[in-house]
Amino acid sequence: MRNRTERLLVIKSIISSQKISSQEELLKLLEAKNFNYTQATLSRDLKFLKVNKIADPGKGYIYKLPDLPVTETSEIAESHAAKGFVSIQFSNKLGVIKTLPGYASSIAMLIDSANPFEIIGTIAGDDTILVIPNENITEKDVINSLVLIIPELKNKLD
Amino acid sequence: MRNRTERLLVIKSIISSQKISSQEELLKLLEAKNFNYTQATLSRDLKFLKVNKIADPGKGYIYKLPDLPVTETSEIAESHAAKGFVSIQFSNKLGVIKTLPGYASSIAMLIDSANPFEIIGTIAGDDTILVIPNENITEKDVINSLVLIIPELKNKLD
DNA sequence: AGTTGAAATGAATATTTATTCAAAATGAGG
DNA sequence: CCTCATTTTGAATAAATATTCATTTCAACT
Repeated sequence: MRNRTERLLVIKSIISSQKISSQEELLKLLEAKNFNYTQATLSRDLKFLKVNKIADPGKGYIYKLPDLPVTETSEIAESHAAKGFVSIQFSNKLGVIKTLPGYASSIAMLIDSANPFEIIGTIAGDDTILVIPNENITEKDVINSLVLIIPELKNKLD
Repeated sequence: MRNRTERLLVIKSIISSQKISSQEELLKLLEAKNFNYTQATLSRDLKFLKVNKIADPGKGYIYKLPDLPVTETSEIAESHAAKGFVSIQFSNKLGVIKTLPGYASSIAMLIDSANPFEIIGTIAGDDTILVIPNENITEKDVINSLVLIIPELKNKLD
């Protein structure tokens, strides 16, 4: 029985890594990890995360994380972002991303458009982005979320 | 009371043009257009179309057509496709797209990756794509479907 | 610590959606 | 125009999910 934020993160990770076809099923997996909640709560969590159920050949229906918005998520935008990304540091719960000159606003836009719940918003200058994480979100969570948005960052970040 | 294929097309068009939040609601709209079916059938249709329900600020939940796969749907790929597209003609239920030299296979891949139910598959040469429509799909349906995949085609096609 | 307002949660329930099972409809050969 | 096989459908029901309403938890102030 831990807290909501942690639970949301675990739900995201479970859904992205395996095929889940009902809330009951997910509930049991959460129990296995010592999250004891009810279906009602799970229903609200999935709504919050904008998770959706979709037909799947084989499993009938499975849950799926929301797709990143198509417009700004092209491979081009991503590799542009990956190229311009220099580093990220944290201080006082805030993240500071350094980019190559001129890259900050496009990278920030990419992050904003993905709208991960881990990040409330960003503010970009020319080569610096301030990342404002949600409450109770750790540095690790922020980084995981960024890697989801810009997969190519994986190399630069571990 | 008309046929399944027609019904599927209407469902797609309704869902893409307005916010629907339950099958009952959609059922009524279909009735208004003289499609008299039951919720059971609708449930199967939505599964077939891979339509999914997702949280929506305001309406609670709404139905949503599946997103086009992200990888090949970048603006770049689309405008590349739009640029290379020359024309489409139909003969014996088959569509033949003419493209600029070399464009056929990338355009065909874009269509295949969107996987619209209106089109069973494509075969591409260098500057020609054979488009094999599903049964009972009209030329108009194929074209609508192509425009959904490559919005910029709208100009070239009407 | 005590108070207050907001957020999170569970139990029960309402609502919605999927499936089962039998019946029609459709289509391909004879 | 008859089979026979397949597909589509509806009615009823099962299963899954969302919401209501009351309660608890939590954080921010006294």
